[in-house]
Amino acid sequence: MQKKLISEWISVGVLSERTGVSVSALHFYERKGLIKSQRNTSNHRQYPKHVIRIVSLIQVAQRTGFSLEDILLELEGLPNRARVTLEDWEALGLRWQDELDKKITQLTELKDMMADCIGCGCLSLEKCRLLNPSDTLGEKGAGPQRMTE
Amino acid sequence: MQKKLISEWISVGVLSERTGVSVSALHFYERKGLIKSQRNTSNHRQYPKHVIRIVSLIQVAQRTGFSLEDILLELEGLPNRARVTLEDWEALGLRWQDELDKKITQLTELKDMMADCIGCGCLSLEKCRLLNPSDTLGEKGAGPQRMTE
DNA sequence: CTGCGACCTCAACTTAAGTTGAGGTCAAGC
DNA sequence: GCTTGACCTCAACTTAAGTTGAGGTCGCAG
Repeated sequence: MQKKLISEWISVGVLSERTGVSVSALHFYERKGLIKSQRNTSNHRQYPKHVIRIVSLIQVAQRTGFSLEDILLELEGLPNRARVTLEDWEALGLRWQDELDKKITQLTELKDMMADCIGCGCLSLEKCRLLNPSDTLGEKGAGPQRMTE
Repeated sequence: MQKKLISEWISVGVLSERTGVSVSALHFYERKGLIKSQRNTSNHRQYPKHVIRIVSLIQVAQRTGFSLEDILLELEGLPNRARVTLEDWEALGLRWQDELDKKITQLTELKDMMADCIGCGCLSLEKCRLLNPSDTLGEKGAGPQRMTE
């Protein structure tokens, strides 16, 4: 293995500048295990340049709605995190597109339901689909279940 | 404790049961000013029945992505919160549909960008649309932005 | 030598939307 | 008269994704 040249490494300030992510957030990502660094003799973090791409992946994933925890799992699934290949990127992209599709579908359904409901005042009725989303929308917590008035 | 005389009023437990919202959340909503109650002689909360509808409105609004703060503003805008009319409901519904439309558009754009990017590996490039969403997507604060030193 | 700027650590704070728990009251049922 | 269940208050805790601030180190320029 060839030893990497100095120019392969960048400081946290440069990483921040290149990615648009604040230094404190980068520290935070590192604490969470999303990125890794080495230290130089002054105890300053040194990142291999490919970390720019990882941070960029994180940004995109966050925008599609993934939590950092999700993203960590994705990253851990990469065969070689040091070299994110075109295939890796494609696979992630497709997974994320799926996720986006789901979200879009959910919102569209919600909107359609709202259209059904507008004007009928059914908000007060037991059978309103908006108020009894049961299986169509798997929103996390305790949704309304019953509406008798 | 519940007198027939005032069948218009319901306890917090009943409100919770009817809406599927936990008692603690209902207390919370009340602290936030989203709903209001009277107290009986035992200092128990009593809600007029129409509060069921308000709580339902809150649920739907939350599912379309509004924060409680937003919702409070909407509710304060109602001419008479004690009687949410068909017109009120229509107006809210249309506003919420707009909001949903915006969200759907944003997600769709993001997905299209991702389609453009998949396979080109441009994630590593400075000019990638995904990484520089600037004006196309107005995500709240999380997107990459230039931090000029 | 002094100052500056980039970096370091660690702890505490932030926001949203609640939840959890301790300790207390009240009315009803047995 | 005691227990039970529904309710009360208030404070502290939770999660996510960081931010902010205090206090400290390092190395280079003047």
